[in-house]
Amino acid sequence: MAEPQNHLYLVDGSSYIFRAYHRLPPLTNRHGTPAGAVYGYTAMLWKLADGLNKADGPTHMAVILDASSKSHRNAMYDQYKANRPPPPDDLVPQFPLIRTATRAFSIPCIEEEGLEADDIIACYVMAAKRAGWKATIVSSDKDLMQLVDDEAGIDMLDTMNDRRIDRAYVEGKFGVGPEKVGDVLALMGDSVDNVPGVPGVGPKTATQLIQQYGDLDKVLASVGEISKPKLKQNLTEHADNARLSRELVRLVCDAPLPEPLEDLALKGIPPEPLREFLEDQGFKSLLNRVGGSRGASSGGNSPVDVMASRPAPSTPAEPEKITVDRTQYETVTSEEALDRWIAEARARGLVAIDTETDCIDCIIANLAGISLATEPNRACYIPVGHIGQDMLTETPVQLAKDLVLAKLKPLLEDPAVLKIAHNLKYDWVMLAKAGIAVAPYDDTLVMSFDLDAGRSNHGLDDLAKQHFDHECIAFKSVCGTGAKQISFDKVPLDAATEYAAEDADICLRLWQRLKPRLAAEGGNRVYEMVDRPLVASIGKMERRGIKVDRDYLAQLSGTFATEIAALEEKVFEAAGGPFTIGSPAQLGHVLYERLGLKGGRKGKSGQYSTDVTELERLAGEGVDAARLVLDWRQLSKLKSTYTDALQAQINPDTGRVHTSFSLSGAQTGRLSSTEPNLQNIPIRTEIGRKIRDAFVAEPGHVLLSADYSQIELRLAAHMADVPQLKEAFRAGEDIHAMTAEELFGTVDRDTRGKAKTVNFAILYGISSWGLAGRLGIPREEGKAIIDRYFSRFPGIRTYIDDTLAFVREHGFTRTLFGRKTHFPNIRASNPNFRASAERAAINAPIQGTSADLIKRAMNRMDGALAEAGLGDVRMLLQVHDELLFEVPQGQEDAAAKVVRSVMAAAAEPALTLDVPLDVEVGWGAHWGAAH
DNA sequence: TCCCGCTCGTA
DNA sequence: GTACGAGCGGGAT
Repeated sequence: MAEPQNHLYLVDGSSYIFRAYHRLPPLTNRHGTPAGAVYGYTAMLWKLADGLNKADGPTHMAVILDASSKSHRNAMYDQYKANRPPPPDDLVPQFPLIRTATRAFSIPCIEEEGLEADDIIACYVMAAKRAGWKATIVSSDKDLMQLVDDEAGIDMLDTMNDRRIDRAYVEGKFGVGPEKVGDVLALMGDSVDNVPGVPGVGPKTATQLIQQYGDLDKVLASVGEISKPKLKQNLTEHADNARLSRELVRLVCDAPLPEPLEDLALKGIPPEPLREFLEDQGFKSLLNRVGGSRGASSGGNSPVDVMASRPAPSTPAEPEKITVDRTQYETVTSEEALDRWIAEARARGLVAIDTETDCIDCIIANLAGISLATEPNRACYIPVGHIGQDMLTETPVQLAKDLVLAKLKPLLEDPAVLKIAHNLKYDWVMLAKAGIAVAPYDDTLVMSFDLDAGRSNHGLDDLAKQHFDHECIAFKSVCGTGAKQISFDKVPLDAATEYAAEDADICLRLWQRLKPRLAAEGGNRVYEMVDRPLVASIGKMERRGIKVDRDYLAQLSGTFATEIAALEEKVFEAAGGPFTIGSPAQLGHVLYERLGLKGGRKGKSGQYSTDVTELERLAGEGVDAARLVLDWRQLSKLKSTYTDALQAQINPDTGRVHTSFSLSGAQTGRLSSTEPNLQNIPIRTEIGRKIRDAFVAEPGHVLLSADYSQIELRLAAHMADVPQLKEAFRAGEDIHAMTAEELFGTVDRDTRGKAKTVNFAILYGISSWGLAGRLGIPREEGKAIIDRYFSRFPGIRTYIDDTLAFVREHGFTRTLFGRKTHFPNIRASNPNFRASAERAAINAPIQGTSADLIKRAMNRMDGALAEAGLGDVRMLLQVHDELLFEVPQGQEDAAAKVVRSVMAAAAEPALTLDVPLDVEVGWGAHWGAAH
């Protein structure tokens, strides 16, 4: 998976506004303040930021301003810029507005005392070069042309005439390449900046001299060869001035960056601050582009169309009015019709698809048909696997499945045709089974998740309702429900066409609406760099499945059953009679009423709590029944949820268990796993760990497990910028021991355990009450520990404060890769809801960044393994911070090396972390032995 | 037959 | 205190 190259745009704000002032009419804003230059500047920024995600558009952006009139150049030459006239009166009030405008776009505005804008720009260009990024300087300043470098992808953009300035342009202007521009400028001098240069030497002569002799020093050294007497004299007399000029025009490029490169990531333009600014200034024409009610799909791809529909943070957009005409849908049952649809998709360059099957589980499902949509209301359904509803109904006439798939394959794999689906992973797996590798693709479910996690459901029907106020035909209404439910292959073709074609139709319209929002709302980075490629990565994993030893599980089930029965007897004996142990209501009654035990805690529903903490307490007080119930619960849980359920999940064809990973299952960006959930296989207790031993490798293979060590704490150290924690991770120290030392001044079993709890509490959005409860200490002590933590690691407090301030203002958080999670409850009036949202918001950037990282590793894994000649190593499962592989015996070491390096480098090159990512690798015949 | 709350397995 | 999914009991339907 090739990483899209970062592209930094550096806007030379000061020089822009001078030029805009002179070239644009003298407008005033709503307050009567001159604002012509600001208006031009605003329009320009808009245009630039709109280029996000377009070819050669910015991924990172900053506006650079001159902070001070003095720089190191004044120390070299006191006359530097000395005869520059003061800015015109009606330009002066516009300077601060430039900063306001930049902030309105949520673009970083960088200025540094003692450094001129040109120098700051040079520093960033060099840093971008070192990082392998491209950079574009938005300016036409000739001094900056020294930085142009075609090979490194460094160019300039003059937005006044939309001209790219590259090496060829520089050569055209100066007659020499960028590396010699400084020498030419030194000879020429500059009257505006008061760079002296050499009298009598203008651009022509300067160029000629540098072309002839190579550089300024050589010109001055060869002055004897110069034939023109006046020129010779001037060069001789003003040699020192020339050398001074050379230094004056030399750009400083090694100063520390005021803001790290990564912080300049362009994440789209949050609409609200911009709207406020435009309203305040009374920039009506720009405001109309934001404030109109045009939907995103009404032609415009600019962020403004989208911003229009997003009136406030965390407020879902107004639905767009659409008309769905299902009568236009076509049932395709002839080759001619199929060919026509394929040609149409080709002509459009994109097609929405949806596969219909006889079963919700795509691993075992059979294809019933495929729907296509090329335009709103222009959709078809191609049945290929329909059968009669019962023995009395005949199988409908339809094209042969193989023929349809053979004809669709070139289209679905055509690099020039974008395939769009909702929950493409399902269709991807279905089609992969037919030997079709769908590409390129977009997934509207993933798009919706990347835009609206935390504030929307992402089902197609939900989204149709939300975005279009349209009710899709319910699956229930075509297939029925419950015992009378039929599979889709039994649905009559007319009803099937309406249902299936509508899904493709709605999916296409949804894509039209969501696609521009990704760019406008900063979703494209995470979508393109993390989640979109993951669809295929996960699809492959799901198809592989993992081998499970059925006989072993059956044996375990038997053992558990015997032990459960024995425990049941003992419980009844202790309780003085039989009851349903699995019923918390009955258990509570038995313990606190029949046995008359004290201290029963009741929950919201007025029912006694019988959870593990309560039963542990009773057991500690010597209540046999409580201890016995705990043992009974453990075994029942293991048997019903794991040993029994897992056997039933083994696919008869493959002998393996194929989980389904949900890409939109967790609001933080984590995956979730269902049917079965393979992300909660026991490991903590010895007896539970036996379940893990049931997950085995094929003969001749081993299972290899690689997991990130302490990844969330490492990310917290990086994100909150905690020097001690970062240093400890770099040094490979025991992080909890180090925390214990900081918090309690001593390290032993007890303090280290407490410190560990505190460290986790931090990640979960700490509260004194919660920490006290967990540590079993009074609330005040919990608070004291937290206060101490914050005073030892002030970065943590700042991180929490900043995160909360951001989420309160914007309604969402972001991970380091830009993933948004929305928190509508952050402003809830109910304090419990609000506090809960706050804790989740503190956790989301950390948990989410961790999820982004492992997803990036997964996307790169197969390629890296193949490149290392390890094409038979198969990635099977992801468990949040762990990846599990099936490895041919003999390739363990080589595989471990590749896996470790891909995981450790998952942040790069988009991001450089201040902490190393440690990966622990182990392998064995079964999962339990791989840790 | 469906849905909710409880409990408990994981990171 | 974060993030999930599954099985069970039990009441509503």
